[in-house]
This record gives sequence, C-alpha cells and structure tokens, in this order.
Amino acid sequence: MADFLEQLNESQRNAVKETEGAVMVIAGAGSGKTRVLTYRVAYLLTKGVSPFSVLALTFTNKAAREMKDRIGSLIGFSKAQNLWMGTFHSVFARILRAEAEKLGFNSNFTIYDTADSKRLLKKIIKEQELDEKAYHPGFVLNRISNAKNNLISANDYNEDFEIQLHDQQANKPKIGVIYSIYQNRLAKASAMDFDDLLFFTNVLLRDYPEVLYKYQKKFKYILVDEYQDTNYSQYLIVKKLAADNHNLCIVGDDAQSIYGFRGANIANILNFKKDYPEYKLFKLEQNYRSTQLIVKAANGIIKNNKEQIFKEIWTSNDFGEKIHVVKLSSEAEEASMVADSIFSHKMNNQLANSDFAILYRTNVQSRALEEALRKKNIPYQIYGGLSFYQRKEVKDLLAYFRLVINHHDEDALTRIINFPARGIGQTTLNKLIVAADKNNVVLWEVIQNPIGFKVSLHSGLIKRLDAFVNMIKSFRVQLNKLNAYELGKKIAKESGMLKHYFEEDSPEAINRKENVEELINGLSEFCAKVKENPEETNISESENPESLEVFMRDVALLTDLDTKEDAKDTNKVSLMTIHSAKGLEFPYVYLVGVEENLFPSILSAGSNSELEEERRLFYVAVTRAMKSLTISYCDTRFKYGNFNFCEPSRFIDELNQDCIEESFTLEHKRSVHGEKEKNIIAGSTKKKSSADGLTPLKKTGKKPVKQDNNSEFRIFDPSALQVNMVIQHQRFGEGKIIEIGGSNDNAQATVVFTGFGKKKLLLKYARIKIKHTG
DNA sequence: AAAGCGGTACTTTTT
DNA sequence: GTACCGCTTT
Repeated sequence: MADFLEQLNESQRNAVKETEGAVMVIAGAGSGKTRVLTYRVAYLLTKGVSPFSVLALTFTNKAAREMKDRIGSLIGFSKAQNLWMGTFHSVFARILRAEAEKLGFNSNFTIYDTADSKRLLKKIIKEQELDEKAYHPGFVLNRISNAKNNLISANDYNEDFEIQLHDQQANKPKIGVIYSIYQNRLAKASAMDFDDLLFFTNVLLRDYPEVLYKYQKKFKYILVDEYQDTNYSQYLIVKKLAADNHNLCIVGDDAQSIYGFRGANIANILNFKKDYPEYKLFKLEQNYRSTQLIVKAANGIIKNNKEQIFKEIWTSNDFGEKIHVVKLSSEAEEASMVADSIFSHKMNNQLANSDFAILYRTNVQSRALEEALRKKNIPYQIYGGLSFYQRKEVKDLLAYFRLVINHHDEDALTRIINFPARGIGQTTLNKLIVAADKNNVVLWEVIQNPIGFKVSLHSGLIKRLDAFVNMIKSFRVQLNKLNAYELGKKIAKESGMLKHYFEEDSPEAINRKENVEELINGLSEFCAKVKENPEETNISESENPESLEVFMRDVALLTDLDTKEDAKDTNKVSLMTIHSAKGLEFPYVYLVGVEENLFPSILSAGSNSELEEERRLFYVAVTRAMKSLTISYCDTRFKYGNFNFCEPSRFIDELNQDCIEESFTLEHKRSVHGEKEKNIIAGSTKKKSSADGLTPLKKTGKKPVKQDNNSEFRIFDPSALQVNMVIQHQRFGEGKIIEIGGSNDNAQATVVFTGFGKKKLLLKYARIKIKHTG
C-alpha cells in the first residue's frame, strides 16, 4: 500500500481509494481538495495504471502544472509527465489537432482569443452595415459564446423560434446572421475560438463513433477539478468520454461556483447523481486553512443560499480573532487604513508582504489601494487587468508568427500587413478584400497575385505587396530549420517591429519595446525548456520540437497566471479580484468595498440566482483568510467621476454578529488622498491607535453609529460659497472658486485646484472646507 | 501616420 | 474619472 496515503485524513483517504466507478467529492473551502486529486492520481499510478490512460481536467493551466509537479514529487516525474493533465481547452485542442482533418481543419489551426474574436465580429458587423451600437462586438460574442456552450450551432440558432423571438424583441434580430458569417470566416481562416475548442470536440465525439470509442478506451480514469464551474459543453464531453466505464471522479464545491455569468452551470454538480445513480459521495468537511471564527462566519453566509448540497465545514484550528468590520468615509481612507494596518501588522508580528492580500469586487478599486501602498512603500503585485498576451505590441508580433504558420489567418494578416507602416493603406486593403470575396478565395491568395485577381493597383503598391508576401514566405521556409527563438527574433527584426519601437523614446514606446523583448525572451526560455524535457511537448516525428509552430500551439491558451511570478516568491502584497483569488489562501486578508451596489454588484440585483452567486463570491472571499480578516466599507465612493453615498452591504448584516467586531479609524479621519505632501502633513495630525491601527467602536447595538468623520469636510449650501474663495477638497486639495452656477440640486462650483486643474463640483455631493474667503 | 478631440460606456474572467 | 473608439486635423 502506498504509504503516502498516511498523510491524508480519513475522508480524504476514502475518496482517494475509491478508484472505480463514479465518485463525487464535495470539498469545502480549505479542505484539501487539490490534495485529494493529487493523491488520487498518484495512487492510481502506484496501482499500475498507465499515466497515458489518466485524464485530469483542471480550470487553469497553473492548477494543472502545480498538480503535475506534486504528483511528480510523490511518485516520480517521468510518470507524471505522461499524464493527460490540463485545462479542457488545452487537452481538447491537442486532440482536435490530431483529428483536425475529420472536421475540415488543418492541424495547425489558429486559436483566436477573445480579443481576436471581437475584432473579427466588429469587421463583420461593419461589413453588414449594422448599427455598431446595437451590435456591440462584446455583446454579440457573448450571445454566440452562450450558444456554443450550449451546443447550439449557427444553423440551430437561426432556426430556433425562441432564440429568434428573443433577439427580435431585444432589437437585435441579426445576431444569428452574424453568427453564421463569423463561423464561416473562422473556418476560412482555419481558426477556432475558445468555445469552438469545446464545441468541435463535441462534434467530433458525436459524429465519429470510432473516435469516441478510441478515447473512451484510452482514458480509463477521468478526473475533473472545479466541476461546479463547468458549462454544458464541458459536461457533455466528460459524460461521453466516461460513458463506457464510468470511472469518473469529479471534485468541486457548489458553494464556490462563481462563474455562472459566463456559462458555468452549477446544475452539473447538483445533477451528477442523475447521470450516475450508483455514484459514491465523499464530503471533505474539515477545513485546514482558517480559524474557527472564520469557518463559522463562512458557514453562516452560505446558509442564506437556497440551492446547495448540505455540508458542515469545521476546523480544529485555533479559535482566532474576530472579523474586523471597518467603516470609512471614502475609498481613499479605506485604502490608507488597509496600508497602515498591513504596515503595523508587519512591524508588530514580523510578517512578510506575501502574508497579505487585498481583495475587491472590481478591478477599478485597485487604484486607490495602489496609491496608499506606494505611499507607505509596501511592495505589491496586482493580478488581473490587461494581461501580457493582450498588449497590442505582443499581439502584433504574435500575429506575424500566426501568419507565418497559417497564411489563411485573416485576422493576423489584416493586423500586420501595414504594421509597421509599409504603405499598404486601408483603401488598398479594402480593394483586396473585395476581390477575395468576389472570387471566394482567402485574402492571402489575392495578395500573392493581385493582378491575377484584377485588383487595380499602381505599380508601387504591387511591389510593396510583393515584398510583404516574400518576407512572410521567407519566414515560412525557416519554420522547421530555425528554432522558435532564432526565427522569432528574425521576424521581430525584419518585420521592422523592433526598429519601430527603438526609434521612439516615449515611456510608452520603451515599455512596448520591453514587452516585445520579453516575448522574445519567452521564446528562448521555451527552447531551453524543450531541450531539457523533450517528452513534454507532444509533436509528430518530422517536427522540430523547438519550432515556433510548437510554441504557438499553446500560446493562445496562456494567461498572465502562467507567466507572472507568485507574490510569495517575490514577497509582495497581493491585490486581486475575488474571482482571481479562488483557490488561494493568505494569513491576512482585507476585503474592501463591501457596499450595496458594489458587492453585491448593482447588476446582479435583478435576479435571485445572480444574488446567490454574489453571496458565494462573498463566501469565497471570506474563506481565503487563514488567520485574520478585515472587511471594510465606505460612506462615499468616487465612482464615474462623482461622489456616491454608499450603504454597507447586506452581506455584512448577514454575518453572524458573534463573529465580528466593528470599528472605525480615528487616524484616517483626516488623511487626504491624492494630494501634495503638504496637505497630508496638514491633514493627518495625531497618531493614536491600537496595534493594528484600528480603534474599537463603542458597542451601540446592531450597526455602528454614523461616524461624524467629516466634521471638517462637509457639504455646503451653495449660498455660503462665493467666487474667489479658497476651499479644500478631500480629493483634489486646495483650490480657488472661479465660478458658481446652476441652482438647487444642480448647483456647481468651478474650482481651479493646484495640481488637479479646473474641476466642476456638484455642490450637492462635494465635501469641502473653506480655507479663506478670498 | 500620428495626434487631437469629443462622445460614450463602464462587473466578475479563464480558456 | 478614464479608457476607448471613431472621427478630424496636421
């Protein structure tokens, strides 16, 4: 018997040892879910199961990589390497490449990411002369994506009465038409979008019984992580592959389903017993992560949801300290409270920056936090936002690579044919596109031979097109001769991209240049890695394993998570949305902006199921904390350019009152955000507080009393203000009133601030104080 | 081709 | 408040 099983608790071990048949593992937050998956695979391998017949599907590449590493360290890396382990998208992209010709695709098809898809949709919408307001590319892509995730093809979409009625009523009757054209164009470009990877896998398994049979026999054991986040398309793939032997183990937590908005179907986990009536259920209810108080509070939160699988999470950890609930007057004060608290905890308890995380509902909230952290010289790392692979310059260079590999990739072609500028403008391009359409060939055909397709262009243009085609072809020839790094560098140089960014010396251009260089470095790392582990990449024998083509195979499926260093390794405070924090844990967690309309989001107020998803998100946030959790909310928040009054979130009311301790901050009462140094000194005077910078609030019953935090900054009656007065504003600092206009609710003062320039303040909201009357 | 201007829309996000 | 888009100007 494998002795590593001793490292598991009883329910974990039971779940691991039940290797045959359908198994559902419901794993509460922090209960060792990944551990069970890892050990289960390791256990299968020690029992003699071949790694080639184990399929393990994860939610992210990172999760797959980490799991592979851990399995490797348990039972040996050479075995672990041969496991079929990865995200749905990466595993089935691999299978689709192998079976591509059955579906009419080339095995080197391009994978379009969301931005590529939107670009293509936008082009189509324009060509169809549809109103770009009504047919917003993002919206259309959402509709199409939803359809695909429910296995509704373009034809199905156009023939479905209800869908058509829905689109007509939404005043967007042409979505079905766009869907059809979009799908045609993808096929023509030999490209699949993310959803296609799953959709076409379903088509493959549906239309080719021998292929289905082959993979059913191949994958003797299937494991799916984060099952609560799978969509219908993924569910069906798994169901088909497992249909023969039912050796399917799904792991998940219905309480942590937070991706419903993009098609994840919580019903998949709730309905598992219908598909596999003989299934065995294991519940992991012991939490190893958090204190008793946090676990108790989390249990209390999730009880407010109706639809769920019953479980009672418990822990034998310390009782722990109460959850701090802090009220502040603005997001700036909230941010400096967090920064101060982190600072004093670090000092008092000898902690690392990486022991702290700040979580928020939306990415915009990171700004105020960044400023506060920078002011205190606390190193931090933001996760999310624009990822490396989505930067324009990176996408541009990748587009060259794409076009070299797949000449039919029209999105890549139109992206770079005139970047860097080589005198092939929009007019020329339009002529070429029209000719391609007319002759029903791909754009590349026309560009190779414009005269043959009767495109009227003067000789200069013909020459330029010719030069471009020859350049791409010359790269193509070297695809298997040079490695990815050599060819990539050559392309960056000869395309003129490097020169383009070298010539400019604006900070943006320097930054872009660095990103291009980083991508080239990435190619070099890729080559080094392949040299080290030749088996890692799956390639056919004739291929050069270090080729650009192999590199490009997975690149569309990579994200920042895969490249960014762990905050743990760099010792930085982590800032991220709650969504990105799923699966992670931190000793000290700050959850900011817990206000009605922000969390839960105003956009989820409409439906109960969306509200329940927000509540699960709150549950996820709370359960990230190991030792200490601070929840904060503000009185006012600067949103879309004006002050909004905020109410504490209903989720705070829902917290067990025994688990929380409410407080306000004295020292932040007057600290001012975004101002020149002098104002800060003038604004924050005395320093008095408990160790963590928080002062307990007098217990006055349920809610904290409304704190008079703004005795100095307040709302003035417009009649009290005059032109030439010098006022101070919470955010903008000192300024002079140069104009007063509007009446009643619309009364405004135009103020020239030092450092912020001219601003119009809506006096109904603006909290100011009068410095002198001018 | 790049810079400037005015209008607009604005969750969450991995693949 | 600001990023982004499309349009116009230089």
